[in-house]
Amino acid sequence: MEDVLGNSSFLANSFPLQSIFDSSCEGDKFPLGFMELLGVQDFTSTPLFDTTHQFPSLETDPPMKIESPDAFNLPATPNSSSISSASSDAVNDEAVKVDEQEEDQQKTKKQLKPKKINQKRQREPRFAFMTKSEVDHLEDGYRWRKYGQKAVKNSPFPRSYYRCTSSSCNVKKRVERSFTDPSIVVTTYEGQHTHPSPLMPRPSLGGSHLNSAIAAGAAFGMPMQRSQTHYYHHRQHPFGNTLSALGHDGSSINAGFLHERRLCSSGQSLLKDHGLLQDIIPSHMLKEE
DNA sequence: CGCTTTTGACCTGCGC
DNA sequence: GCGCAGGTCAAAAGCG
Repeated sequence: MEDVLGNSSFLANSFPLQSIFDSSCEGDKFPLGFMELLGVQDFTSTPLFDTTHQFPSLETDPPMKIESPDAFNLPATPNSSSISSASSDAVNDEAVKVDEQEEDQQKTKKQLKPKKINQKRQREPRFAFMTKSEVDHLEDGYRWRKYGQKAVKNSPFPRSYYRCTSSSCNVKKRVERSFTDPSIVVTTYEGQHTHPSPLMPRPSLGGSHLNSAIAAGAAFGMPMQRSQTHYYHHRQHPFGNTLSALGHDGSSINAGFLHERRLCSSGQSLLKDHGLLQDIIPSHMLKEE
């Protein structure tokens, strides 16, 4: 399991971009499940993003990143520029949430039952991506504890739920295997780490672009992959301040993440991403939510 | 002994 | 309102 970096095989550049996002996102339920989305036909013809354009600095193996989530509510236009929609329900009063969550967590832990604190369960920003790997649980520099596993409808593979073991960090991730291609692991991160990676990448892991990718990944809890990984934004971009800079939600990208960003400042991809997101996300979309 | 994983039960939201 | 599916909890088991 610790051999992820070495053992995983990765998607070839030809691997199709697919629109994938969390079907469980509130307010935007999709008729298709996560894995079903993976099976979207004809995905090769209409990549959502020109990844080479997106990650010009990652010459050999640019992570493919896809804005996803709610944007796909848009009337079936797989090739329309998909936009992440940072939905506000995910971030509404997130600033407050940081404090409240701790309380809530304590409450819910003790009482377990009263779960109806807010009408809608608050969702953290999500970020999904696919990786071709033999192992389900990819090493991403953080420590995770599995807290659940569920069978997924229409998929022979179960979905596993992990939580960051850091007590103050409420980042979660879901891991499931594509039933269309069992060699592909789909990982969805939810939330942002509030602490540096305990297993931060070593400076000499590989090429500079690799370090960048890893650093970027680690900042958001993404696996350290050597090669092709497909990223999908959920609701928000992982690099929070982009939207807030655009005045989308007014705030809440948590400072912890920004801090991490700095920790990972070697990641040029971050900067690229940042800029790209701004290009990608039309302001009207941001306002809509 | 402490931490992680497993697993069944329970909760919640959504579509019909 | 009901049923389904996703998500979470927590006790028990497993492991180092």
